[in-house]
Amino acid sequence: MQIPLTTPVRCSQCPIRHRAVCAKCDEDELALLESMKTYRRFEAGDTVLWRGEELEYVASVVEGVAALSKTMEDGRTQMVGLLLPSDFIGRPGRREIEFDVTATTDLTLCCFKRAPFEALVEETPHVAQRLMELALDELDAARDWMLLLGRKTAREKIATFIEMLVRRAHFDGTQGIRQDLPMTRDQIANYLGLTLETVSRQLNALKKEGVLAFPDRRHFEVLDLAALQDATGDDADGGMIS
Amino acid sequence: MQIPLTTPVRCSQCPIRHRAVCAKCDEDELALLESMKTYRRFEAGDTVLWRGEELEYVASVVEGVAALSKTMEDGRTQMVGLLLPSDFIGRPGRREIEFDVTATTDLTLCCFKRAPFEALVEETPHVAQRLMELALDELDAARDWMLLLGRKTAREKIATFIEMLVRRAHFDGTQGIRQDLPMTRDQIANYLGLTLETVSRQLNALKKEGVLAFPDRRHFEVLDLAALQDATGDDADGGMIS
DNA sequence: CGGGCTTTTGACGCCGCTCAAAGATAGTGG
DNA sequence: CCACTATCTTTGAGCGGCGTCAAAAGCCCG
Repeated sequence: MQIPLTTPVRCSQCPIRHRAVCAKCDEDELALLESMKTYRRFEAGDTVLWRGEELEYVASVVEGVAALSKTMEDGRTQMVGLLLPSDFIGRPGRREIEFDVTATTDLTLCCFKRAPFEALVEETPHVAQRLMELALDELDAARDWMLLLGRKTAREKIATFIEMLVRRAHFDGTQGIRQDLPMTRDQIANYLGLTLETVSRQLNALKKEGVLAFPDRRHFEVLDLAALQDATGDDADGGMIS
Repeated sequence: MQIPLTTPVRCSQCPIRHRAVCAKCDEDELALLESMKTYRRFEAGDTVLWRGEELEYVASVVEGVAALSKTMEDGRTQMVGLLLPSDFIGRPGRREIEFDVTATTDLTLCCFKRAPFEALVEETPHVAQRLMELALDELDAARDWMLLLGRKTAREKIATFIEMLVRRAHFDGTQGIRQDLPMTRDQIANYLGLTLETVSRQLNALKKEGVLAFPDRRHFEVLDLAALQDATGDDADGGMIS
């Protein structure tokens, strides 16, 4: 299941150096983290952690995408978080988590043993502060997501999802650029509170309208960004006064 | 309905002393907070803060219930947080919030000016730690809520909501006890991602089945707790091994 | 080329939304 | 104390979006 450890890059050259839990650390603090860390790799589809399992490690996502999801007895599943590079897994003061963590793409984690990391958090306010910022950012994201799940139509959900991918890939405003679609239709459905059939139908509707194109199942292009943003149901200019 | 507090009580006798942002503070820290705080009262229905408004204060809920909600251009509204006594409004490092805060019942807040409070957070790790715990608890609640919004049926949503009220009122296991229903049907609908008609129909269905009773519109009794928990769709015993 | 996946497409039905109107309830002023 | 009004709630009828079920089509990798 788990692929052999790869060798950690040096923190100072880490791609998530300026955004992860270590973002505010000075040289000394970084050296401490450096000595504690190990890398772990997972393949797309692997389960990283099971709900209720005791947390041995906490970790930052270095590369790839991980999903947090909850499942009901009868199998209904809802994703409750999407972790991208620099996002953090685990929380100080809790021995376990109440959702599953799975790799949706190939995934590299920068892991710290939980106990020593928690001790470190107590002593280095820079880490604690950053951890708090990350938690609050996730809370903001969760709230946007709740609006989507509770009130948006299938079409709006899909458009919002695609637009988020575009925005997060930092391709703002660019059109016609081939982009990564890091999940299967089924995973997208579990992300958006839909069925995979509805996801497929809505994506193809946007394709038929000339808004999106799909070079293959794992990539897409935005042909008409304005139409896409229109379809999200969100305020067009993000609340700016026009 | 309770008579809201108008003049601040002493921190040492505060009803939320052991759960709010000040929970971990020692005597000295408490004295500092005591000197900074002012109370504010709102009536049911009042708006406490508008989305985008600059935050002058941060605050703890002392008494009553406040709701965080997001509204789309066409009027669709979704609650994204429910604040009960000891919950915190505002976040360090942000000048504004991106949802409305309204009082769903009469409400008493313990307010701190934002700038001095933020300075305090920097210096007193006890406050920062507690703030973090509160944020992470809210994140957990938001994730449960996302499962509800994305995957549960109307009946399950209603049952989950009522069961949550029962649990939070610390009436575990007791049946037939008159309890407060702190929101209108319309607010419940916005909480659960439903329409008010569906809320009404589902509540009356549970009444017809003898699961609930409604002495008046602002109160309810649980007549059959087992049936209620059955209807939530959640694992009956909370994941315990039986 | 064949087997196992993911995705697409179609037919159909139901849950929850919409629209509409009547029924409670509470608050207000005469 | 009783209209009168505003607000909240209930109830009904009808419809449509999305889920369900089913099957075919496309894609990947041996």
